[in-house]
Amino acid sequence: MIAPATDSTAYSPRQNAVLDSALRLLVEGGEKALTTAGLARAANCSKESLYKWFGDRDGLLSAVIEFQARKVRVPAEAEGPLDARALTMRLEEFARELLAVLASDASLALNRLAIGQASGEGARLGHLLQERGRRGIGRRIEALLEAARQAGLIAFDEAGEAYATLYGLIVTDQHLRWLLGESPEPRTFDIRAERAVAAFLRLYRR
Amino acid sequence: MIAPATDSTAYSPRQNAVLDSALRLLVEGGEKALTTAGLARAANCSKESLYKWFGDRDGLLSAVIEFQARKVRVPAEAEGPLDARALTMRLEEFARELLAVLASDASLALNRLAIGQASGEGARLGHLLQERGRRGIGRRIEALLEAARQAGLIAFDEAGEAYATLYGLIVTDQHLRWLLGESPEPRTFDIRAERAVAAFLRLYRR
DNA sequence: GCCGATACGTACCGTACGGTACGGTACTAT
DNA sequence: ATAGTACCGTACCGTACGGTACGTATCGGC
Repeated sequence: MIAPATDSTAYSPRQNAVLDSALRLLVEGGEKALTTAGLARAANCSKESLYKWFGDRDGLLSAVIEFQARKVRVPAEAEGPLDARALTMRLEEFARELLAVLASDASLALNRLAIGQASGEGARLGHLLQERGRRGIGRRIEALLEAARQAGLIAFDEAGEAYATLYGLIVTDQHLRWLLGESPEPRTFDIRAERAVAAFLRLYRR
Repeated sequence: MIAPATDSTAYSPRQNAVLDSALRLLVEGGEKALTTAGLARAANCSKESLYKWFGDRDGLLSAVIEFQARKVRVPAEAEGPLDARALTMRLEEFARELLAVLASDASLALNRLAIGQASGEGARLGHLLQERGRRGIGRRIEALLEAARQAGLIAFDEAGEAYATLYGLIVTDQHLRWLLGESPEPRTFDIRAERAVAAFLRLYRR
């Protein structure tokens, strides 16, 4: 049964609390740790309620992803005059945020979950995660790049390609290393962000 | 029981055939599809033999990773005089190879396996995959970069950082997207490789 | 021709999970 | 007070998996 991807379904406070427990289990023990019985015990609810609310274990997993995505909504940054210095600072801010998000326990746990699920069965959770997570911040940074181009600060043919380049310079292979179990070192994020933005601007500055 | 990471253990032809079946199962159905009974059926061997050879399901998974890593050994490229044109071509060749490897069924399946395992239990498979897979091609390309620097073609402070930049420019977020279930489009690899190398050289050319 | 070793095929065991059913409880509306 | 609702806790069922044990067959060494 393919769930109709209901965007508007808001969960009750009780259900959100349960999803919070589910996310905690997922972060601490991976997919294997998120069992229906385990979640019922951890959240002090009954298995029957779980199946009533989320229909199915897959529905539960999808709900956890949407639950987290809903929490991450970054506040839209205050717009202001855009000169070279402001652009640099906003790009660096974005880079730091991106690294922090990708390195967070919740993000790593959900990405591991979706990736593990992507084999065999269709990539339902993968698409969901991509759509709910990345698209948001992607749109935001592409808008910033577009504004910078309009202001004559940078030049590119296609915003998507410039964004991909920026992303690659910031993240390199760190995300995969973290997913494979390496521990993030947040102290290094600042310098990574600086270097990546400097390189990006050297490539795209007019 | 922590396996002693025996590098030198070569498997018999029969065992390699079994590992090949295991990899096939893994590629087709993900980790869930690689069951002891299923592998015994697919490879026409007994479960008892599996446990005798690999000790344990974890040992089997490790063996599959090492098995694949042993197959991927890229032939060391023929060295020659290194001028700007040769450097560009070798970097583009590397980029194409890298994209092809990362997009291959086997690589994606094994990375998904190791990533799924990385939660909870220690990142044994992750480390193994990192060590057996990446290190090899990393060392090779860093040697090329070092040679290019000695030849005065490019300039950088640290080879590792230059390599990370090159990697990021080539791969961007494609690898993650593939891991999440997006289908690779090999037709685009050439142009991706060209653009990434062009950007890299614009950043590091003397 | 016999023996030991190796490995196949199958049957088996314990466990853990997804999913369902049922009795009991608090709370609300009428 | 009564009926209805939502939920908890627990017990239960079927299944599938990891791991073990056993009987049988193939094959090389003597």
